[in-house]
Amino acid sequence: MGDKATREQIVAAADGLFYRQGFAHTSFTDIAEAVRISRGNFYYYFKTKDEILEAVIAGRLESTQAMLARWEAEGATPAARIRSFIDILIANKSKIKRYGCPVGTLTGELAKLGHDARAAANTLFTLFRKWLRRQFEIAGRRKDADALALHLLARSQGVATLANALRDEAFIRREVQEMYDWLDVQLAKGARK
Amino acid sequence: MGDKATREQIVAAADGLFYRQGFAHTSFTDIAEAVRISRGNFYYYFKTKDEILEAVIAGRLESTQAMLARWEAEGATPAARIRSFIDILIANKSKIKRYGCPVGTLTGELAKLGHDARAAANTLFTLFRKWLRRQFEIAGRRKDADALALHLLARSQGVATLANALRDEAFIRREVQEMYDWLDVQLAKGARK
DNA sequence: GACAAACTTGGACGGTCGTCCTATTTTTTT
DNA sequence: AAAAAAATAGGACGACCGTCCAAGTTTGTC
Repeated sequence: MGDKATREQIVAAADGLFYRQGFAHTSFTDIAEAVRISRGNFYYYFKTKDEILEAVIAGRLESTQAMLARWEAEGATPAARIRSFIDILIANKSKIKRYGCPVGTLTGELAKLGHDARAAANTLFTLFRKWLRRQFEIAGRRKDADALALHLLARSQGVATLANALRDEAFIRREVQEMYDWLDVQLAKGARK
Repeated sequence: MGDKATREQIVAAADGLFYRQGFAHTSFTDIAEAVRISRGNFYYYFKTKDEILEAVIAGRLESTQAMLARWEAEGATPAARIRSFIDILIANKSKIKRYGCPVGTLTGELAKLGHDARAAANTLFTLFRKWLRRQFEIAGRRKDADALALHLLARSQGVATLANALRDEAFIRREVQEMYDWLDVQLAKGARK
């Protein structure tokens, strides 16, 4: 099996485990069992646990950029594109209920650990921030596009955090609807100018 | 020194360390050094690490209830009382920037660990939820008081998460202002009815 | 001052962790 | 088929963890 890149399998397994269990709480043994590989074999691909983390973050950056590019291509208007962002909450609602937001929980954990990779993880936020900012700029909210982007990011983070604590799907749907409404209001203001 | 309750000192030190470093990443040795007590002495007060966590959560529940009671007594109107809640983001902005929200980060960590105390930690959220709900009810939003309470909780969680990642105080102030504005609109709707 | 209770100490115990090494197997190249 | 390279296996290592215990010290009581 798996003649395709053991390294990629390791990163994929680590990614999932870091998300579900957290970085610190995931051991080499956990990842080894998930990939069905001997524990010692890791050293061939990654010399330290931090290197795996770096690879996981790099992978997430890549797939996030790909996702943003897809939204960019598929959404006809900035409104539709921003709605794609909001929709992640719905699309991933089961996982969010159980594990929270992958970005928010990782940056939060790394902040508490005082880990060097905190900065790298934060660039994930930056990716969304800049992309959303540009959408708001296109929609005519040039002056406060960045504030609007951060506001939306914060809203989705809050929904994820609370949904994780409460395990409440109805709450997610309600908040998503409110974000839609908020978006309409904001974009109407942009068009009016 | 410290003839006053070694146990309380332990809980206080553990509380701070759990907040700043996370529960799992805080060891008995860490707490022992903070309280300046021998490592083995813990066993006299707490048989397991989980017992310390329970005590920390119980302590937080108590102090949170006291805080809510204070807001209740000091705020003349539901608007003023809810504003007290929003103001925590300003009052604790330095700590939030560095460590996030104590409630949100703890429940998030315990969720990832699959820890039994997750339910206990969640009651902290419930405390705020019910208190806020009652304020909205008094303000005339009886039907959707709970949804409004959760919305505000989510907003503050999102601000805390993003402020922690970005380490941006201006962002906190901007979002707090928007929450004030949002609150005015909601309470105006309540009064109109 | 004797005695019991409350409290404190420092270290031992098994277990798990990240790291690292060497031997073996598999794959590729010639 | 032989030689070289890539990949894998399994275990040893030191460190740290939570837990636990058997002594010691302090405090309170009569």
